[in-house]
Amino acid sequence: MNIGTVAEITGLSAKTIRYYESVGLMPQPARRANNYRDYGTAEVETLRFVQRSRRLGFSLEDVANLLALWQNKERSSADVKSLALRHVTEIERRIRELEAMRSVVIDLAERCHGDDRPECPILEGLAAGGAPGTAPKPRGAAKE
Amino acid sequence: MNIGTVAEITGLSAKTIRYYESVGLMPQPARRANNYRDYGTAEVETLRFVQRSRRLGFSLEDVANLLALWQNKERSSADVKSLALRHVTEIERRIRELEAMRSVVIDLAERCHGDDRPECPILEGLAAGGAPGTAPKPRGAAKE
DNA sequence: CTTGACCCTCCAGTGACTGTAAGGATCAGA
DNA sequence: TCTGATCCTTACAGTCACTGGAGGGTCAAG
Repeated sequence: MNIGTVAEITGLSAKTIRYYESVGLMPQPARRANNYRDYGTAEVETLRFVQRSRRLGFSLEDVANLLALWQNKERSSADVKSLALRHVTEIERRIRELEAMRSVVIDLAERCHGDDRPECPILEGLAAGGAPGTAPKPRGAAKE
Repeated sequence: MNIGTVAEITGLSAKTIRYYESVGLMPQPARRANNYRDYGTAEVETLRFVQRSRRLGFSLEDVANLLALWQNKERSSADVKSLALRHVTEIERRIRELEAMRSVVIDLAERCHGDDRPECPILEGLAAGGAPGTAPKPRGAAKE
């Protein structure tokens, strides 16, 4: 199978598939006489595994570990589960981070008229992090 | 004021401050006789503005636009508000994306025993999106 | 025989920094 | 005055996970 076919099947671009190969995530596929990559069903399944893992937000490093566990029949499922739960923790951290940003930006935006006048609590909030017109208080003494 | 002092005040690293300058986000500060950058309170305030905007997740491009609006006394607050609301929309998109990932990964993890046996619904889910041992069904006909 | 769709490799760019190297400047203490 | 610590400077490489493009080779159809 040519790379284009594999790309179509897996939903990955040919470029991405070559990239995965270049970083050692995938074993090098066989080559035909014309130097084209020649994929079989095993490679396609591996790539599907990678694609699904990536869609769930696992890093390529995590994916490499998951692949290794997948191919290791001696694995213990505890290792897989702990990797997955660490990922959940990280996802939740990012969600909380984004939610905190969201609430601050919404707060600022709600206080902004959003008309053709220049007064804008959003800019004031970004400038001072406090009440409008408040001069910022540096933590250290300002030198020179 | 030296860059180190400014870094301390703003919470940005000296490196980051130089980086902002190099990408044209900040005007070039004055230089002393020894070629050290020399910052005044205006620059510090600008950097605090940038830092707060970044903490709220605005891209550097957005920050540049916010800075321009901040410095333009003829601005209309509607422009600022629309930028902020676009950002909120983007944050919410990312939150939804992460929540979708989270729920799938948690689902898989919950079905995994997490002991020393190799059976693992997480890996099975990543491999097939279906039942264990099921061959994936390519969308197109598999070409050699 | 030409056209267009593939395929190949290699290099550069993305965003927003961070790390490192190699050097010059400044300052406090011995 | 020397020494060492700490600052500052520039310049380039690395991060992550690709993506784009240049400049070619290959292949099937018309």
